[in-house]
Amino acid sequence: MIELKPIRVLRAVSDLRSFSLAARELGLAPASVTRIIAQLEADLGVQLLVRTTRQVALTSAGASVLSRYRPLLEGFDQVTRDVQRVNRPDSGHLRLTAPVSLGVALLPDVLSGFRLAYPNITVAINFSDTLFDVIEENCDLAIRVSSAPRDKSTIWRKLCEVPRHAIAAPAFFDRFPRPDHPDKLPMDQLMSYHAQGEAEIWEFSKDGSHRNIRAGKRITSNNGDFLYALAVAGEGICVLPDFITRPGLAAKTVEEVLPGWSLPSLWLTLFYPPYEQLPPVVATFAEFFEAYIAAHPNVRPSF
Amino acid sequence: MIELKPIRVLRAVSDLRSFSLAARELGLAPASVTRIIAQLEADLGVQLLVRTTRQVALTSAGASVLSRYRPLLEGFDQVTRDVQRVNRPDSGHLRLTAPVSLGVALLPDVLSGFRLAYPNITVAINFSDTLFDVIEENCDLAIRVSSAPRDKSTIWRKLCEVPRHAIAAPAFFDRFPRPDHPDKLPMDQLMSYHAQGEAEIWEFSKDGSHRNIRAGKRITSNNGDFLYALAVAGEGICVLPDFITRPGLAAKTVEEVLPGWSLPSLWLTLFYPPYEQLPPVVATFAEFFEAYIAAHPNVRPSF
DNA sequence: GATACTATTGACAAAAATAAAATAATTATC
DNA sequence: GATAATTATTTTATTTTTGTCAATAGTATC
Repeated sequence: MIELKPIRVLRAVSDLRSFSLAARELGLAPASVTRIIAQLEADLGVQLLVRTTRQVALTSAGASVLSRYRPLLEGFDQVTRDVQRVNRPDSGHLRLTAPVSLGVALLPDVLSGFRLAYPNITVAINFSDTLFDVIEENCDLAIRVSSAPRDKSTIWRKLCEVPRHAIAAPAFFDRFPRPDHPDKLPMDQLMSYHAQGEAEIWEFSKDGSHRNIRAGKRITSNNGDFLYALAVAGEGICVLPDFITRPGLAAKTVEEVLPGWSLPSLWLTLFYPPYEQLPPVVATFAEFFEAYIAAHPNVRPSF
Repeated sequence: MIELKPIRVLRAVSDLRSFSLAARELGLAPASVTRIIAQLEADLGVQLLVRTTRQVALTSAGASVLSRYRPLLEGFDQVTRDVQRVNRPDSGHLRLTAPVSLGVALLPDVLSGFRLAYPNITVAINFSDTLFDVIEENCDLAIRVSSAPRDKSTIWRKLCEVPRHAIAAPAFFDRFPRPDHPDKLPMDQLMSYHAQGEAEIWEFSKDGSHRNIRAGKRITSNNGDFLYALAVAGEGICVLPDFITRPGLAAKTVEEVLPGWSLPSLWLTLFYPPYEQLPPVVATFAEFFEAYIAAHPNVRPSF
């Protein structure tokens, strides 16, 4: 296999028409140049240079070889320079993953600000609710709303908590009695979110007492907005994060079921692949996003 | 300076998503793959791969780096394969040098046959009468008509001898007496060829007696055809190789001066740069040309 | 013909790559 | 939930490659 160094040497010798000058240019001993060229000629099976002790010139084959390698060599060095320069916090590329509902609700606002602040960072966003492996997903940073990190091969960073509410449409209670205790929930009407196929267990708390309700399996989905739409239509009760239910609760489109009973908050978390050290671009976004969340304590989307 | 091997390793690891599989593919020890990748990351100052013991994936930077290096790497290997395959006697490129007069007279015929026999060999011809350094001239093979090789850094191969004749136009002798001995030549009317600025010395011989005549300096040229045209116009006497004078002598356009006196023949010679071993393409042409000369013993051009 | 310059060669030293074994971390299996 | 298996990493010693210094040989200039 031919390496780059012999080609660099060949180029220098050809350009300077001298082994010794090439050696000086490359910081090598003249003897090394002789050896490297001889080795290259042996590897390629072609004599590349004709030389006496006073003159050096390319053979026809040598000219052909060099003319074909040269642009590739220059391209290589150009890429290397670009890479070494490009590893900066304000330029590069970023592959994000976010859950569908939160992402669609929150990221337009976040990213319009981010792209304004960092116009040279390009972003690719992958919306997925079923992500559970940051490495497999081929992303640089994953935004997730989940109960608790269990991935061991990832580093995570909690940004804030996201309250959850059990909600239903007012019309729902025309058909079902309004419960005052978790045990009185209409079990068949509980619509569960499922991240990985498993239905949820809702852990209601009030004044130190806890009740665990296994959400019914008649309808489950991995899309919160879909469940919300069902709830608005009076199809049942579901538990959804604050950023989905907030507008509806304010507008009385839906109302809280079991007021006074609370559900454990979810965590808005950043997940990283197992970096040796956080890449600058990733750090830039993480800080920007954290600042955004801090400035919007209710994770209130702008829609 | 980045070499190719680390890029090859990066490519293999990325494609196979595994250090150990990449090691097997490349015939390396897994430990070497780890080292090489780590070294590359250090050199570029960028983390290229995120990995646990079970999974490997490119970082954003790694994907960018590899996508830019990959086509260059493939181009490199393509060139290497081409070079190793292309060193054959029936394909390639050939840079020739020939004297103007002989070249223009002889090479059209030679090369039309050669290109027919070897359609995949491309030829570049440099006509020059002042060539005296095969290396400096950047050619693979030099055809020369000269008295005797004195270049030490070149290898040469005598193909045949080229007789020379002292000629003049018949009309010339209306103005000057027809000499019967070199000493009676009209010294001011001798037109000399000069290769490197030096006028010729004509060594006439007859029956063991020799006369050296220094050709006059009133008109000299490095172009035989020009001198021949002058002679035809009756401007003087000149000594020219057989392949220039032959048609005129046959057609009585010019006639031989001092018949019976002979001049030392020139040599038709091939000069090579100091090859370690004769490149196949060069050998092909040399043999073809030698065969052509052997088949045309008088070096008779076809015009 | 003597001198200066340059590519090459041989012997040696330095550096790098490599392999084997051990370690650490993670996943799969029982 | 504990154990086994897989995989990347680290450590150490060994081998290979590579580079350098000094000496040699060839070329050109004066």
